[in-house]
Amino acid sequence: MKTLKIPEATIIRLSVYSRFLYTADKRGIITTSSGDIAEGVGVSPAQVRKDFAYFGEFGTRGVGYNVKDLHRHILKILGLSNIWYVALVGVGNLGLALTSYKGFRERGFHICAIFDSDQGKIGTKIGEVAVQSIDELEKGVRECHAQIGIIAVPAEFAQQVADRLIASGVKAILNFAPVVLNVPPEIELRNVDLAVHLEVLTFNLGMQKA
Amino acid sequence: MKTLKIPEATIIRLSVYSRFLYTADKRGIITTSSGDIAEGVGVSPAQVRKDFAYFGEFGTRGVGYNVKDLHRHILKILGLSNIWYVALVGVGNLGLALTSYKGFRERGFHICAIFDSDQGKIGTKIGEVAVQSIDELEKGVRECHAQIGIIAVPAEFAQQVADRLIASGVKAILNFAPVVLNVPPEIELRNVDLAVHLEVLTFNLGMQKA
DNA sequence: TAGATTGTTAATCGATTAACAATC
DNA sequence: TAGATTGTTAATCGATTAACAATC
Repeated sequence: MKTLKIPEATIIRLSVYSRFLYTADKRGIITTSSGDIAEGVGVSPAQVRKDFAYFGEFGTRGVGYNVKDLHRHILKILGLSNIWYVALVGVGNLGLALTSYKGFRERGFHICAIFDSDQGKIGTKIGEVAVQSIDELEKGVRECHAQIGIIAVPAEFAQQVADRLIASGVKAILNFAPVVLNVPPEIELRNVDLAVHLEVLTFNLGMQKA
Repeated sequence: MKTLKIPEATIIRLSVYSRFLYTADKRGIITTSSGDIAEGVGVSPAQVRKDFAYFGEFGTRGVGYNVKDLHRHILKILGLSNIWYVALVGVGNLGLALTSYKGFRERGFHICAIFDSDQGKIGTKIGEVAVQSIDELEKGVRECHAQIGIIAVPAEFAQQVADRLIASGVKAILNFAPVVLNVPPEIELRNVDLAVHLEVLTFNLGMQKA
């Protein structure tokens, strides 16, 4: 089986290209080139072509790429031509922010279950989804067939929430708690730590002075 | 001038190590090793030592590292021994989530000015800081000497907010809007796109099946 | 001293860039 | 045909890993 490994950096850039193409398409642009895309997103044209080359040939030599076609191809590659069901655990400010984040719905991510431990929140509706007790996590996740779990609870509860999500059939986890989670290798895990980004900024600011 | 370039991956890992050390210190652990740290955060011991080596010698051969000392060194490297003043623009759910994010305050990030365009929000207090009209952005940013700006406004306003932050003296920007911002090269810019993370997950889930 | 663990060098691995033949 | 731009190969660059001498 031919499975040449794709750099994660390539996947992240594909995601960025897809937003560029979405915008270009909305503006009525029919054809684009690796040069256009490169300029629009701040990478080199060679990089753009190389990234596409991992997945096939989407352009026409001498002409460029059809915006709509290329966009469709990339969405397919990223798995965004399916609907993905997502379970959200934790309805603090961050959890709330995620429920109202338009980018998710637009790209086929459907939050189908929401859990919290706060009695005051249980039963309230967020959008169309009622907040369930965290005691019902397993049941709720199974009922809506969530493949993805988002952890937005305090650090000290994150590991047990992860364990329970996995036990309930979730295959991928997006973790916002600042802890290193232990998950089986077949589970996809990504960590988002908001403070890390600020720290990279301050490191670089420090460098400038030096 | 000896300025060997530090990989950004190294900075991100330093940030992760620092949290490990913070926890170890709170637990009363005095001494640690590259092996301990590596296990705790999921990298190789060689990687840990290499990362430190960019900045100096912090350990004792045959013994390991003093937890408190090492932690202090890393905070210093990351620029976290200063207080950083931060201006937040946009008080939607995400902006709110950021104001209440404990990790920021703990690590020396002090949100000193908050702006929004919604009349209903202007004047209300979030924590100790009153929301100001976005019309007063320049004045407000200057008054509190914010070095860092956080953009949490809709994509279509992000560029102009960036321009105004920079004009007001901000040196670094953390951008949550899903657009490519144009900023002068001396301005530090990091983009956080929440949807990208989910897309990397779904790409990898797709790969598993294939 | 013997055991442990650092700091550092060299080897490996992987990703980016440059160049160009293919071709519309 | 001449000009443009892709897809791909080879060269470069950079980051990670492995190995080991230094040394507590």
